[in-house]
Amino acid sequence: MRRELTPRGKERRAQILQRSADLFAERGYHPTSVADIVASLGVGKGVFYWYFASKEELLCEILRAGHQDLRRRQHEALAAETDPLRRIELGIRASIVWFKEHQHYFRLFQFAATEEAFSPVLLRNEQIAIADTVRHIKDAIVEGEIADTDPEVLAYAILGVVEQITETYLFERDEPVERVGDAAVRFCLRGLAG
Amino acid sequence: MRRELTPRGKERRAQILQRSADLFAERGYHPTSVADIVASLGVGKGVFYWYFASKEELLCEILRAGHQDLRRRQHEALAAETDPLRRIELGIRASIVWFKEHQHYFRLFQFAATEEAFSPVLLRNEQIAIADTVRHIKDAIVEGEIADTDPEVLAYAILGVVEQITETYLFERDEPVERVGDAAVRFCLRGLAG
DNA sequence: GGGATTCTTGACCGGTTGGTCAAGCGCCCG
DNA sequence: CGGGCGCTTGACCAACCGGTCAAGAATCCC
Repeated sequence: MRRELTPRGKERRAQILQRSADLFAERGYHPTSVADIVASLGVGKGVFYWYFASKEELLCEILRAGHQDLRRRQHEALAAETDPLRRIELGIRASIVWFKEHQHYFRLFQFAATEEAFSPVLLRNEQIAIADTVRHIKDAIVEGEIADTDPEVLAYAILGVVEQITETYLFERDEPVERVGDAAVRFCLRGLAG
Repeated sequence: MRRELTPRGKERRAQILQRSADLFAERGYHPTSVADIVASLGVGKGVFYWYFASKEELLCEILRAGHQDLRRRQHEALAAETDPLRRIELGIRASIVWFKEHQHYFRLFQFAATEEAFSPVLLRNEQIAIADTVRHIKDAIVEGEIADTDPEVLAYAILGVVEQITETYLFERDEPVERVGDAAVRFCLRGLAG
């Protein structure tokens, strides 16, 4: 494995990252072998191990990169809004839109949570997401928009609703993102209100 | 594999089922080999394939049996209650208590959702759970306890909250079941109320 | 051109996997 | 006592796994 990469090398690396994420999401991490990955790219096995130290490290990186991109999108979406409750709503909607465009990450996150080797990465991702939400909830409490309850519990509850609603209505039933967003937001804002 | 089993056979079968669930939950499905399972029981490999057609079928059966048991507990818990909203609350609390006692099933359900071979079984489990909840929500709407919203969306939202809160507060932080139940119920009942 | 560097190849390795099966054990019934 | 059946054994198998590496191609810089 190499550290410093030329522009061409970076592209290859991104290529592997992308294709692996697709294959992992489609068939699962374990059932997808390194041989499958390189075969689907039409390259030799050595290419994989030139850019990644191991299959395990690859998935960790996919998880980190995915979450980072999701978070970037959330920030973009609510940058212009100042009202805390509206910021929460925009964050929820942005997440659902992102998941629609990156469906494979959803399954991957789910799987990673079940294996010890990956749960640390995932836990860190989750804690960042929760901290973001908690900040908005605290702001909303200060402004008197919602009752003074433990913000962290509320943040986790919101996460749960968004994940479940996304899974069912966006992925299984392929409903339009906006309607899925409406459903999640409605339940969550009611749950927050006192 | 045998169909009709003697009492002694049934016991063996249950033994394998139990031990496998433990091992799967601890190390993951794929990393746990059939050899590991039989070794931990101190028996030969043939025993496994006498009672189960394959490793895959074994997990399917674990998933079905687990959900069946959870559902039985839910029914027991709310049998005496007639008020729809209270029935929902008791169902939520019973689920959390069950998951505390059967923590390994939680991880197993999570993993199974990520692999195509098992998602059908899991989807069926989920649909049964949703149907149960929907029934109570409809009753509550009829009695005017909650606003007339799509009951299915509400049911999925509740499922999401319960799963996420259970995962975080019951498993990761080991808080007392009652407090975990309180948190989940409070958010859900607010989310339902209009 | 030519040498160094970056990247690619694919045969190969030790180890593991899910699954098979001929053989044998021991309990039960006639 | 003996034969049959439910159950158990564990060596064995082909397939596959993640990972290595010596050899070579492509690219770049002098």
